[in-house]
Amino acid sequence: MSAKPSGARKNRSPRTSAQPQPAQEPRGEPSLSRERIVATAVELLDAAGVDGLTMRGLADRLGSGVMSLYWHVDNKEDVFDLALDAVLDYGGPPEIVESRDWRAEVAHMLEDWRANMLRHPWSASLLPRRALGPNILGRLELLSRTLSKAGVTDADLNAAIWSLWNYVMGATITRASFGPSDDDRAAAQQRLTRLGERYPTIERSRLLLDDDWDGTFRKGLDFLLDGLAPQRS
Amino acid sequence: MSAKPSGARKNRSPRTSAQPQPAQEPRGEPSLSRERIVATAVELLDAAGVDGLTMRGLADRLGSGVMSLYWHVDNKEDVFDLALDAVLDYGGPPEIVESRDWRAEVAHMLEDWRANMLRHPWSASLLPRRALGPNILGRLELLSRTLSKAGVTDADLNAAIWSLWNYVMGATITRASFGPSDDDRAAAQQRLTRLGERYPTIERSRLLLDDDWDGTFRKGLDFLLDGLAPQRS
DNA sequence: ACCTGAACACCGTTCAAGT
DNA sequence: ACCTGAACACCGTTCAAGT
Repeated sequence: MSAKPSGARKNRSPRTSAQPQPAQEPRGEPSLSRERIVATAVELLDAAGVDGLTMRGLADRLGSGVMSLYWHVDNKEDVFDLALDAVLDYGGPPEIVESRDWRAEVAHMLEDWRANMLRHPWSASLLPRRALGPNILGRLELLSRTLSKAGVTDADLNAAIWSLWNYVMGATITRASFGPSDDDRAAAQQRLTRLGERYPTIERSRLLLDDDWDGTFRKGLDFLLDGLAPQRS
Repeated sequence: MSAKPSGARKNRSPRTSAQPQPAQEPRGEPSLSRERIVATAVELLDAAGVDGLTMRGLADRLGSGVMSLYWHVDNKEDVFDLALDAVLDYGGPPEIVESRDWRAEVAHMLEDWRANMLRHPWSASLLPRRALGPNILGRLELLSRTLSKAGVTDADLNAAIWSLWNYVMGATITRASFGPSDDDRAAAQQRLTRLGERYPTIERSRLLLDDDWDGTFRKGLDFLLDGLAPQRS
C-alpha cells in the first residue's frame, strides 16, 4: 500500500483521455507500462503455459530488469489476474436485438465465452479462482438478463446461471487440459481394451476417443437448456 | 526407466497378498514406502494446498532426506498423480441393486464423487489434467452403464457422460476455488451494488451471495438430467 | 536395495540505491 | 517517478556416493 500506481484503478477510457505529457519519449523503447507487461504476459502464457510464466522470463522478454516489473505490478498473482481479465474482454452487450430465440442467444454467448478461453488455454483453469473481474461480471449480467427475459423464474435464475457456468467451465477446462495430444487418449483407450472385462461399456462407446469437442459441447449444452427451459404449462 | 520400482504396477490385491519377508523390520520407523509417501502427500495437500506441497516439505514430514523420496517416486508430478488417485478411490459398483430410479442412482453417484473431491479441495482442479486413473475409469464405467440401462441411446451416451462430467467438474472446481471465504464474495457483491447501474440483474438476484452450494449443485444436476432423460414418446 | 549430502540451475520478492 | 543489482530464502532434480 505505497504510492505505487499498482492498486489504483485505471482511467475509465484510457484510449480517449489525452496523455498529460504527450511528447515525452525521446527515443528507443517505449519503456515499461502496465499494458505492455500484461500483453507480454499473455504472449508468454500462450506460448509456455501457466508454469512457463516467470517474472524473470517476463522481464527478459520486455528487455528490462526483473524488479522493474514490480513498480507497475504488485506481484505475480497480480500479473495472472490482469492477464486473465485482458483475455476475457468482450464487446459488451451486442446490439439490443430483441430476438425471440433465447436459446440461440444463450448458446451463442456461451460458445463465444468458451472460444475466448480456448484461444488462451491457460485461462480456463485460472478463471474459477478469480471469477470477479468486470468482464466476467458483464458476461454474467448479460446471461442473467437473457434468461430472465426468456421466462426463467427468479427462484430458478441463480441455479440456472451457476449450472451454465459450471458446465462451461468444466467443459472448457477439460478440453484445454486434455489438450491437443490425441495420442494420450488413444493410448488410454487402448489400455481400456487391454483391460478388457473391467470397463466394457465405455470401451464399447469409445468414450475416450470422442474428439468432436465442439459438437459434444453443443449437445450437452442443449441437454442443459432443455432442462432449463421455462415450462409453458 | 531404471530398475526403480516407481514405474512398476502394484500388486493386484496388496491387502491379501502376503509379504515376502514378513518379519523384516527390526525396530523403529517403518522406513520409507510408496504408501507412506502418498498418504503424507495427501495430508500435506489437505493442509497446505497445491502450492504447499514441496518435495522438501514432504521429506521433512516423513523424517527423511529429500532425495530418498526419489527412490520410490519418479518426480513431483508422480506424487500428484498418486495422491489424486488415492483420493478418488471408491468402493466399486455397489450391490447390484436393480433400482428402477436411475435418476436417483446417477445423482447419488455424482454427489458422492463431488463429496469425495471436496474433502480434498486440491483434487478437483487437478483431476482434468490426469483423468485416466483406474478409479476414475471405474466411476465413468458405472455411470455409463447406469445411463445405458436407463434407456439413453448409444448415439447420446458419450455426450451425456461428458455433459455430466463437465458439470460435476465445473461445479466442484468452482466450489473448491471460491473456497470457504464468504467474505470475498460478500465484498464482491457489495462492489456490484456500488457499481450500481452496470449489473442490475445479478445484483438483484444476489448471484454472488448464493451459498447453498449443495442445493444449487443438485438443482443444476436436475436441470441436466431433465434434458438427458430418454424421451418415452 | 535403499538412502544421503552436495551441488546446479532455477524461483519470487525485499531492500537499499540509483537517476 | 521510474528503474536497478545484490541478496535472501526458497524450489526440483542430477550425480556420485554411501550402507
